[in-house]
Amino acid sequence: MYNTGMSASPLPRDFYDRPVLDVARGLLGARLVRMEEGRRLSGWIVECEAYRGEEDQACHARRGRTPRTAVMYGPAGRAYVYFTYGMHWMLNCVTGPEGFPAAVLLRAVWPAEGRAVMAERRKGQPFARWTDGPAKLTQALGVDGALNGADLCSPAAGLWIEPALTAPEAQVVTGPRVGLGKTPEPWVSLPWRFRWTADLDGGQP
DNA sequence: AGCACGATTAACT
DNA sequence: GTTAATCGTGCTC
Repeated sequence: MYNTGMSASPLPRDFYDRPVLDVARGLLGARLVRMEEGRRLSGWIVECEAYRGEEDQACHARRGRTPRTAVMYGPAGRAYVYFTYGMHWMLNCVTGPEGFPAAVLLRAVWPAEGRAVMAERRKGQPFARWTDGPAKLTQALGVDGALNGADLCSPAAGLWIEPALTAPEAQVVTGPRVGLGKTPEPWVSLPWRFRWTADLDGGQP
């Protein structure tokens, strides 16, 4: 449907311009690519979470449109990158339709290209810890606030997602989103976290 | 102007 | 299991 073959072009706008839960599921196995200064860094997406609408009390847009959340109200296929805990950057993909705030938080990837750079940026950490958290993957791939609002459907900004692998349904697990603190029910328990449980490596690169 | 808190991480007991 | 790090955001005064 979205070309899982050898193509190396960014996923099209139509991929993102769908309900956020569908996009989140569809991103498992896709390849997150960061191009910087001619070098290519990438990883296969293995975990992500959906945030949907102003009624979702876990979504940043619960307070409505603000300077920070404006990107979530924009067109599908753009990056929503935000800063938190005074030190961490988080990367999301905005989904459709335009005017409705929704996004997918990328929580974990499995390192593919550019491992030497990731190892340097994640110095002191073992391979399995390079990109297994939302702030870890942005650090390893060099994603920060300069990319907020970037168009993921074009290679121009140096950040996009390509079709790559397809996560078999039997290996996809859903569950509650992580780290929601005092978010009330039912939002805190909704199974809007998607994880590909494949043992891609058996623990080794 | 002041404040509490956060879609986290790493280090520690 | 606990906790410090560290600062932008958005709310309340």
